[in-house]
Amino acid sequence: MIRISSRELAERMGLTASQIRQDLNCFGGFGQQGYGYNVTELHAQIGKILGVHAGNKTILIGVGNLGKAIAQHIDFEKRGCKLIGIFDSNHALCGKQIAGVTVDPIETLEAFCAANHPVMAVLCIPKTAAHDLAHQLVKLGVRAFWNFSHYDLRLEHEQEQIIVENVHLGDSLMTLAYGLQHQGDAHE
Amino acid sequence: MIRISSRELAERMGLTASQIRQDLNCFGGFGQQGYGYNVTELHAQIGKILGVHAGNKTILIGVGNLGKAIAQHIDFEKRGCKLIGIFDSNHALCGKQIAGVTVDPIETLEAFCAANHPVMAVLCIPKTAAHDLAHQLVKLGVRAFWNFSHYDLRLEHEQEQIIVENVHLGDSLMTLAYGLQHQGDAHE
DNA sequence: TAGATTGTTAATCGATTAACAATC
DNA sequence: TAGATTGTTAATCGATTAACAATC
Repeated sequence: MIRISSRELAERMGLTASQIRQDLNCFGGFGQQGYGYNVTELHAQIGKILGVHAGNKTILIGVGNLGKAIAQHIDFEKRGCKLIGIFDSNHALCGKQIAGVTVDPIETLEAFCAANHPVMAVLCIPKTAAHDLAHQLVKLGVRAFWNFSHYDLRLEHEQEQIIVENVHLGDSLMTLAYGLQHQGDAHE
Repeated sequence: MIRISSRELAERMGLTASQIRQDLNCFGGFGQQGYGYNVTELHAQIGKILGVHAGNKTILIGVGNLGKAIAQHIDFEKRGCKLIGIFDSNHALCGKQIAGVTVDPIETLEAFCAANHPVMAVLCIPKTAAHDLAHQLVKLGVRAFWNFSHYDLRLEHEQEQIIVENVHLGDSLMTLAYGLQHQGDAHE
């Protein structure tokens, strides 16, 4: 496929054509009147906007079931990130390779950050540990957090902005439970 | 803690007091003027609205890294769901116990559904398999989907509404990559 | 040129916020 | 009763949709 119209994009994504055109225009005029959008170029432009080639240095902390699954299941490179370190407090897990990265003891975290300057951290640790560890990581220069602990992180820094994505999978599941309970309620 | 005001709830959740009061009021007058909300009662009411005690019968399909992590990491009971079956097409995995449930071969899915009538399915399978399997499950009576495949499900049914939560973890990671790229841009 | 489809402005809609009377 | 805080309405804001002139 060479080109695509805002109408077809809208259909595929479940949005309106207006929304597609207006949103894309916030970032620049990627289309051409009477023609539509060149798929290859649009894809490249959106990739550039999102920063999918930035290779942001990323570390992952906590290699329980979830941490291991995230490390192996997510294509970090494709999303603009590069997994350069994995840490766990359980020394029995250290030394193992996960997604091509060796698990290191949490005690080496500080030295690792000083040497490698990761900008992003994936937190797959219990909620009790999340707050303190996150604040420590901010001090070590981490500027973005992908937080899978159940603790809702809100981080501050004097100079720079800290970005947090709190992932609450349980909420997503509860949304379904709510939907099932209210299936057949009016106005649906 | 016995009681809480809309103002304090708002602070804790990063919302406004107005929003808390208006939203809660959509479901009923749980508060009392001059007093606030009784925490115990509010918690119970919200639980009832969400349906966290419904015990919706749930099956999980696909026991790769992610499927295994979801099964073990998520407290289904707490979110109104009960994991009653796990299936995989890889027979080497069948017979194993995960989260207290035995993994069964995918070939037994149809008979299982006929016998046990699950209403929810967790899809931890490749995107190529998601569409067809989901449609099959709809025919077998499943009404809610928690979809971790990268395929965006949109399901229809003549009589009943089908509910879908498409979880795209990659999007969440890209949001962070975008944020890092545009840190320091104006108006922040 | 005629047809198609964008970029962009104006109109609509819904959600958030502010305000305040009701009332515990 | 006085103070506090809800329930609820009105005002504001932003996002979505519709419309259309620009233009490829």
